[in-house]
Amino acid sequence: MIDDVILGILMEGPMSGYDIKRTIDQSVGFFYSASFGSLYPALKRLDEQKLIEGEETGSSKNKKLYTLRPEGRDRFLAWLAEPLTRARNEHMLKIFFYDYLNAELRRGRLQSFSGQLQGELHHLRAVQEIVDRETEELEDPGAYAHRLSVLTYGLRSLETVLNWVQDLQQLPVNQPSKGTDES
Amino acid sequence: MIDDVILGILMEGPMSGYDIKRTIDQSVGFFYSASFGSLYPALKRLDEQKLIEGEETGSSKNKKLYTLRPEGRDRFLAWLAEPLTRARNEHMLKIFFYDYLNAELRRGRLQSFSGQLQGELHHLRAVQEIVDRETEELEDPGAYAHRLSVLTYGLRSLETVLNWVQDLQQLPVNQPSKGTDES
DNA sequence: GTATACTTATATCAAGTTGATATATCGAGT
DNA sequence: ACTCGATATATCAACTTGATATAAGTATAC
Repeated sequence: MIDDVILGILMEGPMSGYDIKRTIDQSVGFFYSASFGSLYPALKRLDEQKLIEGEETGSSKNKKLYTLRPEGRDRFLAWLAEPLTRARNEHMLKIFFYDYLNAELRRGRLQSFSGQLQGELHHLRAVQEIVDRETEELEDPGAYAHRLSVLTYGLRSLETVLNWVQDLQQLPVNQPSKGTDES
Repeated sequence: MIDDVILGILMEGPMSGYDIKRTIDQSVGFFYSASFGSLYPALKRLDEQKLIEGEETGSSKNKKLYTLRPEGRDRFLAWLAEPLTRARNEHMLKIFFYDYLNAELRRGRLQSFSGQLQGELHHLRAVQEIVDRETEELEDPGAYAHRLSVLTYGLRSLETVLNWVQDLQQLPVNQPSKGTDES
């Protein structure tokens, strides 16, 4: 997960580990965070796997500049092209980088994602109805108000994501400028 | 985290580890999940800390029934009474159990949580405005459409949470039936 | 009636993540 | 010269995940 985020950030150009951390905090920070404890081991991993290249700057003590290698770029674009899931906000992360994905694939992914969300929505609405019916039979329905409200919130959140994704589907097509077609 | 969820589930009555897992999946499963790899070690921990009591059922092989001890109940209610944060959906988890919290404390927590959310909302709207202004100056704003949309989604999500919490604040007061005041 | 397959039930492990803490440099101001 | 805050990397214990292993109980079919 963090590996792909790092590669995605490095698409913009070479950066130090500290810069990457700051970039993450300032851009996707409100829904995804990377700690140093995960960032530095990840940079080491990616370097060993030849997906990025780290070189000493000579200037400040240990400062290294990390550059994306072509293999890393491929790996990132492959990750980006995978289907969207809501697990751990991965959909937000991928869509944040979606301007790098070719328009056709993007259209397909958004299409099936919104279908998936509609499915979940129907399911949750069905659950809601059952729960509502069961609740009516209780002597004191108010005693479970908060417990039940969480389901309502889940529904509203789902509706919010779905609306957002549907808006994205209406976006005019715009081929990525930096030539990022996987093919 | 999982410790407090387990304690909260056990408020309903004694259960096996497997039952707890199933209960979690079926109730808060759509936003919080517990794996066996975290559940069983947690049960062991809680047992050692004398917060729950596990006893062999004698029936099936290793099956144990876990019962909440008074110390565990105290620990759970103390956790519940802590301020709400959105870190890792903790607000949903706590509010799911909020019928156990005394009405006065609950009111205070919801009050400050909604204030906190409004603050975040103002901040994010300010960021949005700055970003919008910077975007206008670009030659091809469409090339960043997805990247920018994530911010919009963040805003809508925040609005959704805030609306939900404000609805909760309108709920008629209902003292918990099972006598759960911390005092 | 017994083989087949699913559910219940607990346990373990490698790999990864978090949050805290440690250490040191650099630049800006006083 | 001194101090403060930002830059920069590293490490660690505790915890979580996802996968895998094991085995007993239960239902279904043939």
